[in-house]
Amino acid sequence: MTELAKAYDAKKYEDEIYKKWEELGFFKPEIDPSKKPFTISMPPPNATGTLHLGHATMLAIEDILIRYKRMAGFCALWLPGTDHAAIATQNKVEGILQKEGKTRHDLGRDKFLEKVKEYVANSQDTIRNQVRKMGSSCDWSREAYTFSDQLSFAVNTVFKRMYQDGLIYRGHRIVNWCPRCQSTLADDEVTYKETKSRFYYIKYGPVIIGTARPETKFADKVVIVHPDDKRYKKYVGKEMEIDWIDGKIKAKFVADEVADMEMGTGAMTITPAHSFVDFELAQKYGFEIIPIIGMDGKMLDVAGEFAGMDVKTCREKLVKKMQGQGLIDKIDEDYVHNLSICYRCGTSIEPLTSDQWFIDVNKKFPREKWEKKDNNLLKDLEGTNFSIKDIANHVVRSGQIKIVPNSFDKTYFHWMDNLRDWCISRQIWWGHRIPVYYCKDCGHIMVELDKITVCEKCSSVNLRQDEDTLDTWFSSALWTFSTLGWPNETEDLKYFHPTQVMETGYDILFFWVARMIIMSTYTLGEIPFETVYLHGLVRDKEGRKMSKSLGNGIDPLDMIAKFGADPVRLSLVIGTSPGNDMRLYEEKISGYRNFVNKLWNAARFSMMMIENTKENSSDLSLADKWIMTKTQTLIEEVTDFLNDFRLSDAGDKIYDFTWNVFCDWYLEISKVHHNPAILKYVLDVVLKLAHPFSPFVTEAIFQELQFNEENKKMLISEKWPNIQKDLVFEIATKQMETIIDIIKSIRSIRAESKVDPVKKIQAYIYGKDLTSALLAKSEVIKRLANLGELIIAQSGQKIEDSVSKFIGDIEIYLPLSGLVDFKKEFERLKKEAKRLTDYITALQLKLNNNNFVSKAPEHVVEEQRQLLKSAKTELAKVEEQINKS
RNA sequence: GGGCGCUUAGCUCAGUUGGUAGAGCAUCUGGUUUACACCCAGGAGGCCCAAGGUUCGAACCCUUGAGCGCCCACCA
Repeated sequence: MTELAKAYDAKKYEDEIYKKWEELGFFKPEIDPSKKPFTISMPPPNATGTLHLGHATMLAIEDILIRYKRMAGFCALWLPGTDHAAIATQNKVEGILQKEGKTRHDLGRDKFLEKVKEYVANSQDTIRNQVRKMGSSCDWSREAYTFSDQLSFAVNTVFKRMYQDGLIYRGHRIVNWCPRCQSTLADDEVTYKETKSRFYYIKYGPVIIGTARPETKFADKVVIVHPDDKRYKKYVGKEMEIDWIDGKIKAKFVADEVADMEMGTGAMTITPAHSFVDFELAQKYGFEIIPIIGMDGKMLDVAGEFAGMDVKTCREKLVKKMQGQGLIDKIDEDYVHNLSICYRCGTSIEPLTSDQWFIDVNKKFPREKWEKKDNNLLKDLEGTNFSIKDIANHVVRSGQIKIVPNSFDKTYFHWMDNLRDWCISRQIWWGHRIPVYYCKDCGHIMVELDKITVCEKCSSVNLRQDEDTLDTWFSSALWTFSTLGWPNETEDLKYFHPTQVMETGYDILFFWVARMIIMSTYTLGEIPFETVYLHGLVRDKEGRKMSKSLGNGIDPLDMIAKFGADPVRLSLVIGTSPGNDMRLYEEKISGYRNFVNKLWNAARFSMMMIENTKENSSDLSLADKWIMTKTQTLIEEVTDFLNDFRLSDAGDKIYDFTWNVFCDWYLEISKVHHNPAILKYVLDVVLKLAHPFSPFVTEAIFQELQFNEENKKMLISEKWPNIQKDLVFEIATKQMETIIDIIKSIRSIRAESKVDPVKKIQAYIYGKDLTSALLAKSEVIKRLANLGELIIAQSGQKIEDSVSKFIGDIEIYLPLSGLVDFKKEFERLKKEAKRLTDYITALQLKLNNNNFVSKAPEHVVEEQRQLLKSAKTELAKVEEQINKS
């Protein structure tokens, strides 16, 4: 006799089971040409982070997909890894140094990098174990790291190729500069914060200009006004001498439509070195571009007496000076605008010009360039020349890549359409060093895959490698193929790429997903993945973002320790839908803990019955046929939902079936009469279907279910259930469902009539066509409805002094004389009659409507007719009963 | 300013080709029944944001509006 604990204890099983799966190699697919591959590249967590709910969600969803496909016969690869997360990691280590009163410059580049490496190695271990805790069935033997030698080589290879194609260029341009990180940022790495500040109206010769940043204005020499602005028409095209901060300067007036007549005074001076719009204007008209603020965030020499001050101090002092000069017209105190800030550290961004590396997103290449191998990347695409942007757009537009939910298509297109050249150089140390070498002697520039020491042109050894590193997204953009061995033509790459699903949060659609599409189509001529599944953000019960400062964060690892990994997974998947934020709270997790326990007990109970029964009956009872049929429906629904990426619906179905069908009915019925073969079959199916969602408890049960067999199989590698048409019994199912209705009715009457729950009462059922089925199940009905005596007949007399209920033409009487207040019963009947009358009226109205009968589909009309017929029968019975009272 | 999403039971959410509104939690009543109190049985609870329109029929489709949230652009 198997002795299992009354409650499932996750701690007792999880680690052990995970270890077994891993050691036995279930996570590691062998390439098999006869099988279809199913690949997911795991979005690499930052190498320095710890697991948060976003990761937990990602892991839960991906593991469900992978486990399902693995069981369904695919060669399933889930490739894990970590990201070196350039700026984020460097910031973290700098923070640690800061506590010791040091900066990275105190250590120097090499020593600092050693320190970061050490730190990363430690954190990677943490992350790996946390990923395991979630039950992730990923292939650790293929684990990757964005900064490994192999991936770095891939990075250099792509860089070189893009450089040779003229896609990567170095340019002196205006960029987003974070003075704290001491680095550039890509456009989408800048976020905005609504801020209230002062707005200064300053006298500039004959006009008044408005600005929130007077400290940038030292060298402004051009006034822009709108061509239609009557106020300033007289000045346009003129040059005049005006009094400015450090004496007289010459200012030019130019008309351009960018000037907004409504904004401020309608006149503006421009600062090309520190504003994107102004920079473009300066290029358009060929104005001088004079830097005012340095990369350290301090004022340059052009600021005269203010040189060397930080921006804030300068502003205060400058405004005082200008007030003294009478240059300040007025100051608006409540100016609200969006301040651009660094998404990593929150420091306000300083746009400034500098030499940087860019990817040209608009350079066009001829068709032949894109048509590689046997790809149909360009399918249905007209035209002769395409940029990386065009192709990235096309693969989504043409449906080669599908985004779930598709409402994000528009967002994607909009972003792609407006994409400007991508600044890829960063001035931090932690990251892939740009593989460009300059010869100090002859000035020759070389882009090399491996480190070089000699100039290829003049043989000088006086070389200097570019100091900058690459944007972290450059390397992660290669993730789907660099992790499979590219640029080597590996078997993995050939077999597993393109991958099938990219699953990640919608918040990195641009940062990452879009860039992967760009890089994969450019480099391989292949899409990186077929489907993008975007999950939402996890919020607290009030819908707030979880954050340390609010203290409302839930640590997935705490929850796993408390409830187990299965409940955490279930609560992150069920009740959520792709692209939509979800709310998580402990009660929800504990609810799924209860479910896991329910499943455990259902198995425990089933096993007792299976074990204690020697003979196997080949006869199928009504209940057996019913549960078999319901099981087939379940298989079909769950499979369809999973194929459709509707994980929540799939999980919900499993939950509902397990609890409300299998446990509440079939197991209860089994207490009267049980069929071990059927019990085993249904339990088996449930375990398999539930396994992707709650892998641990299902595997634990599956092991126990094999009792003392040698060479136990593991659920993880079992075959996904198929529907068996010969196990569908429609008539029996209908009959069983009516019997369930009858039992429910009796229970309901008992409760409403306040009959002592332990009292075994008597019942009459006139079953009409269902009579023989009822007779077969009479013991079941007696038990589940708690009846002492049950009289079943085809039809018969009304029973005096009884409470009655009618289901279609079936009549139920409970002789409760002395136990029930018949006045109340009379009221109940009246109410019932009213409900039925209203219902019948509504149905008749509908059926008398010629439009309905002629226009609605036949099956709908027929359905309504049946409903009417059965309601009428019931009403007649109810009314008869009322008349008798 | 441009775009997207949400608004359904007290709470969190389903409701996919338009056909008498659903689940979980919470709540109420009752319960030591051959698994499970992390349980069982039963009940109550909804002008499906508002107003129009299409339709025989609308939570669902269309228009407008309100409230909430998000993304993008930009404010010199």
